[in-house]
Amino acid sequence: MSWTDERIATLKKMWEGGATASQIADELGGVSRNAVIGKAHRLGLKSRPSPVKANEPKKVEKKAAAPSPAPRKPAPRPAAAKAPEPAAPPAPPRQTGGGERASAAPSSSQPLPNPSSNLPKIVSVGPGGFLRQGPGDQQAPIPPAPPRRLVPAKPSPEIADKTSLLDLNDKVCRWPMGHPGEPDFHFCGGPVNPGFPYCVEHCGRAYQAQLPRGARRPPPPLPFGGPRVR
DNA sequence: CCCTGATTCGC
DNA sequence: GCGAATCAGG
Repeated sequence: MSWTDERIATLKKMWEGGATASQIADELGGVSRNAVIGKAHRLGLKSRPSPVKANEPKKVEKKAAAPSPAPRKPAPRPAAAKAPEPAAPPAPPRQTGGGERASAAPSSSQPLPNPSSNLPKIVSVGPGGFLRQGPGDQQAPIPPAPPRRLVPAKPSPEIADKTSLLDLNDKVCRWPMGHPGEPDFHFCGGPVNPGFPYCVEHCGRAYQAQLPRGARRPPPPLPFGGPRVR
């Protein structure tokens, strides 16, 4: 398989949309996950929440420079000496202690830390850059977090009258209709709910009310991965 | 072990 | 330019 214009466009869209390399490779077909990553890098796209990056540039060096320079092997792989970044602001310590039982005491009577403070109580920053808040601070008026990954997919020339992958822009609903790879796969294409990537109807699907832990609704219909949703 | 992305390097 | 092999972290 070669990297045609369309395949590259799909790769870009999906990569930027947050799809994993595996998913992209799967959709493109005929290429491996590594191929996708390699291509993505060659295209200049990169970064994105990668699991292997939590390492802070620290003086960590292993002196094993000894005797066996095996031919096909650990060539010195100094993982990309990045420009010395200023130490990232450490997230404030979380209160929840691991597997701690919530203690049967119903009247926890634990006063919330200074309600008078109007600080947003940001606890940490999620992978997408959105802010997480403490469990008691759910007054957030608008739901920022996307449901899962936005995974646009393969363009199909046969559906010119439908909204194809390449037709996506900020004004049309990006909700996928059908499954990638199917001949009639397309996107909703309706007018977006301003400020959201989906139309009003699909916003209703994408953004579920955040219920308290324990009383959560298990299977929200998702654009990809789940059972067919049309 | 599974997953992830990053990097290297022979082709 | 391509991608398997490998690395490294979750």
